[in-house]
Amino acid sequence: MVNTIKQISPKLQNSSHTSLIHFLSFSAKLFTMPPPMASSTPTRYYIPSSKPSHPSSQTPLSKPSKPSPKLISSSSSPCPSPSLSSSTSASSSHGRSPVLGPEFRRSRSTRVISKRNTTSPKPPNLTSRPASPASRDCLAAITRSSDATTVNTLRSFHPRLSIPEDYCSILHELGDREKSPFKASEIYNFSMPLMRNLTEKGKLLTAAISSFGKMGSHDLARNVFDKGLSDGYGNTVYAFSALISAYARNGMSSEALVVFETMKGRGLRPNNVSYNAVIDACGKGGVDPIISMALFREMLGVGLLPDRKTFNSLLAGFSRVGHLDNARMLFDEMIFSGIGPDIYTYNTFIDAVCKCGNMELAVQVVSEMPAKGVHPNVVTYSTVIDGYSKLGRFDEALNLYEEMRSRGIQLDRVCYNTLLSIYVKTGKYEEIAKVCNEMEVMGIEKDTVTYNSLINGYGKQGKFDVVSRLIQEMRERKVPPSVLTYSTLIDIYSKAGMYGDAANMFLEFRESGLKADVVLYSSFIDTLSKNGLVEFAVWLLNEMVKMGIKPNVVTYNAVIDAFGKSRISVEEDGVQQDSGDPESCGGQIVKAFGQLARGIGRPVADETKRSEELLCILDLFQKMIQQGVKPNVVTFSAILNACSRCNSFEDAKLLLEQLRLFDDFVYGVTHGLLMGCNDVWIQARSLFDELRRMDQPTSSAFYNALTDVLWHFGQRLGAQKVVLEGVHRQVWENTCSEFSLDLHLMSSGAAQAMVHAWLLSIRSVVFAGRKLPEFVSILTGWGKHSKIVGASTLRRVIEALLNTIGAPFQLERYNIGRFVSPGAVVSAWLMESGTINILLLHDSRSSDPLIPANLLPRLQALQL
DNA sequence: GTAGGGTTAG
Repeated sequence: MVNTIKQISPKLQNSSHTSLIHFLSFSAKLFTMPPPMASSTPTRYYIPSSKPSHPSSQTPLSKPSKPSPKLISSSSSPCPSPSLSSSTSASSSHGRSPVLGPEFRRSRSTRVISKRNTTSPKPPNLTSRPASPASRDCLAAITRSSDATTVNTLRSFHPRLSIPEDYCSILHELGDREKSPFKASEIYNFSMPLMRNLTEKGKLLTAAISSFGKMGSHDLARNVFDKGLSDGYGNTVYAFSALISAYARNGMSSEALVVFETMKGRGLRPNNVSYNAVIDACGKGGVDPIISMALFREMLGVGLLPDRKTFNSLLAGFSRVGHLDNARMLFDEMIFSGIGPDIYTYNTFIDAVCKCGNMELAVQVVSEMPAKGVHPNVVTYSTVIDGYSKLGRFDEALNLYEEMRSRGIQLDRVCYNTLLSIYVKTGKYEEIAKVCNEMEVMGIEKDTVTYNSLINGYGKQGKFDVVSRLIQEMRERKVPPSVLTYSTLIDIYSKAGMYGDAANMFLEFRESGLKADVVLYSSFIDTLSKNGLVEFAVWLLNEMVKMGIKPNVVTYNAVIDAFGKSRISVEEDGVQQDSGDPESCGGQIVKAFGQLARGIGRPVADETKRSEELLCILDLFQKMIQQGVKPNVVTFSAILNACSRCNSFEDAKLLLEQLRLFDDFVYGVTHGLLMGCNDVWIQARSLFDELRRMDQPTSSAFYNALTDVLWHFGQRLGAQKVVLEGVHRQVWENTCSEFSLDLHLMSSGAAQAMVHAWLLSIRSVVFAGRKLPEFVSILTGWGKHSKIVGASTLRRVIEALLNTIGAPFQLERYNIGRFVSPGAVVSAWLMESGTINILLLHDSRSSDPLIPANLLPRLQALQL
């Protein structure tokens, strides 16, 4: 058996392009074979998995109720049998090509993958460590009282505590409850001398490593581990496994892998816990799941039986990178192999489904849980609520929250934070206050996440007095700020143009000793980009790489957005020398804030410079790919916006042609539309369909950018068709009623194309003999959604358009964001013989056969 | 030794 594996393995290694699915199905086959140790006693564990489907998957699907999906039907009748395999494959896009990856749809979370969850206390672990009454009392006394009394408490309990069990148990439990490692250190130092031999010392060591790991103090875990090794009681599978797990919790996958290899080098044989921990570390650290699968195979090869935790960790790895198909295969594999999914399995899988934006499937999976004897808990609900919230479907999210309440499920801190983030996003301040009160009443203290969320919400609304109060409260309650607290503060101050405050916050951050991360730098880069300091933005991008901070897709998108916006800086001293040194880089950042505070300089007018900038995007795009950062739909929008800012059609065309080499589908469609190829529309529609599962701001940004570039380069009919596709897919909220047009969420190109389409549709109403209402109106807003508040760019563009085409609209006297016209006046204008030709749009480049002129107005009006 | 929440691009 082992030989078989050795024979097959090299083949796999050689074919570097082996798809994950093949890899997985290979492993699945492997999994169906008994491992060497168990070959004589085959268990039901190894059921062949090559059957097409298991019986229950043939049951018809239950359709989730539409307007307010309930996770669990309130009727007592049994839920329809699970049908996950059939339902997921039905909703995936197999067989259609080309298909966009989850990255392009921006469905992956861009958050740092590793995330500690040190703040919500877990329920005590009753199954594995039955604590003695004395150790329970001692633990309670220690957690209740101050740091300084820990040793005294231990002394008083000492006669009643067993060695080593009670001391180990106290350490373990403390890891679940405390954030600060101080008490754990005190306990460890007090009790180590009490241990009577190397075995007892080793047990205490393992407990300490585990405890420190849970608190996020991986460095302390490492210190005691090293001491244990040198003192002769650390060379155990337990200590090594505990250290791997400590690294896993902190997202330090490479360290975990090194420790894992080291233990093998020292002649220790990793057990199930070791493998599970290292696989878990890979998942949390964002390591390619191919590595986790290799470890899984290795585990089988040495005769270890994977258990539920192994599968759950593997599943989490696939879920995190958005490989929903592989996650599903693993999920099915679990069922086949007799390891039933548990609440962790379901919650992990549901999270993966939510992250792909497939809420209908998520709701369905939840509804199938009770039939499997697994009941949705607060985590399940929080996951689905957050899934809706991320798509901007706040009503559905809040409905679920009500459902959870009515089912008597207690909210915990994470759930409260999820709820708060919804109210923050929707700006419901009374509700925020209510939730905060309720948390107090329930004895759930605000943590760093809560404060970050609140600071962000109030900061975005410009309520800086509240922000200051929150910062004060954090200090008073000793809630430690994280890098994110500082990034958030620096970002909201920068966006509000309060560069002095931003600079001060940055200085405070540097004194805090926290490590800068990709979010902090991306936020700086965004500020620089938005203000036209392009060279500085690119410089900072290079600096962060030198300092070992890996840019992500957000960072690149922010830089790309800068191209074509460059301005001559006030000081004219250009970009600084290269350094890679945090100190001098920090100095430059402070200097940049100073410059921004003094004014942003004048735009670079030179057209050749703009063209050069456009082609820089290509370099950046290549760099992204090289670094393994996958461009997404926002990248696409940013590139198109840069094209719209450039006047050279040739350069834009060249750029798109080059980008087609990376992604022929997405950039091919754009290129085709720009060139006026009629054939490309079939592909274009399938692209629009693929992008359905985006949140509204992202999808409207996509349609806005695409229409803008087409309009900008004279493809006005094409632009109009794209806008109408968007309207059909309800990309913009309440865009269009018959006699009132709302353009305030549209870009200038989209809005102009839309005005033409709307007027044509009114024209057909008039020609059908219907009377127009007293007034018809066009709403542009007055700059609320513009990047520069009050700039009213859209209003001015529409005003100019209406003047050019001679449409008889006037600005309303008391609402400068609204153009109106008496129905009769518009009607008369539309009846004029020349109007139709003004309203019809044309492409400057076209491969279309000529459509008879008298057919065009009807065709265009029909599309609305 | 396993699950959910907060930040940055649009």
